[in-house]
Amino acid sequence: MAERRKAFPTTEELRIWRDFIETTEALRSELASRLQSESSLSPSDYAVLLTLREAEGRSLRPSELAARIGWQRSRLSHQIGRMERRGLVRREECATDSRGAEVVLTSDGAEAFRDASLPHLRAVHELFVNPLTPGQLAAAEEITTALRTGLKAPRDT
Amino acid sequence: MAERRKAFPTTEELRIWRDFIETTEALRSELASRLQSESSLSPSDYAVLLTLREAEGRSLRPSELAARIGWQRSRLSHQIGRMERRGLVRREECATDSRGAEVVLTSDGAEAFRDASLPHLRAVHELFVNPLTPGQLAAAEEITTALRTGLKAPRDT
DNA sequence: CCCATATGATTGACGCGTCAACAAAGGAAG
DNA sequence: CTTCCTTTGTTGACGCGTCAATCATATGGG
Repeated sequence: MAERRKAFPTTEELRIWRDFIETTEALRSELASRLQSESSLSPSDYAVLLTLREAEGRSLRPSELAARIGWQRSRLSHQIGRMERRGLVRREECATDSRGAEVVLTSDGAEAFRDASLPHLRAVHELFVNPLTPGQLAAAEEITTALRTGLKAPRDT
Repeated sequence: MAERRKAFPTTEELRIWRDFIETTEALRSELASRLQSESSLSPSDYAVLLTLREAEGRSLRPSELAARIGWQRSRLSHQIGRMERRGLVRREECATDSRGAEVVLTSDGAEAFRDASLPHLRAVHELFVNPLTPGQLAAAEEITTALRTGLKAPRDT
């Protein structure tokens, strides 16, 4: 007689799930709020600036930028629009492909990133690294891996 | 000589952090997407319906509802507005306090919740409970607790 | 060369969340 | 009763994200 696969969480598992998701959510939100108040950047702004800063010539094609951050092009386009209005970034035409564009980091953008960087790292340390024991940190890594695997498999059952 | 407290994450810790936050984010987003496609409800809709369903008389004052879910009143107000337009919920005047209102679950709302419930639980099981070993699940709970403690303390150091 | 289609990028509509401002009513103190 | 403060709830503006539609340019097949 084959073992029947369980399909639903128990009450206990459900409680753990809710606590887990609410806590990570609160963590994200606290990080975002600190980043915002310390440097007027959103996490999305930060991700874009970070990626551009590490790119050849401090500029990238939108598609490439989106791919590196793991966003859809549409999301990036909106984001760049907002950042351009604030002068963090500039759009230029692409020489080799007339459809294309080039997103360039401005000096204001680079400066904003520099200012945000240390406070941001400090916050990560204070809110994530510090509260966890080394063992818990390692466990967090394992859990991440396991969950990612579960996400990649759009499996039935 | 007192030990100097570390202030910043190492490269390794930073990598774990990024993986962790990205994965939980992807998890949230996948859950939301399934809920949406299976029942046309957002996680926020679901939370409101769930809370109302368990409430005395299937209705609550907005403040109380917001408190139970852990939201700000403003957020709830917007949410209720959208849900009211879709007929999931109804606003009534409050008898005992003329400032106040009462949010009432409609039968459409109750039905939508019933339809969403099982698929949602199945998704939680498939994406969270199933990929983790029992030990990892327990570890997740510990980590949640530790992180929550870190969040509650707006401490220096 | 010409058409079909693929690719790069943007746009608009809409849901979601935060913040700050506000209106309206309750309640306590004089 | 009047004044002041609190509580309840809503609103508007704006950033953020997704989805579907759109447009222009590349590109490969005839």
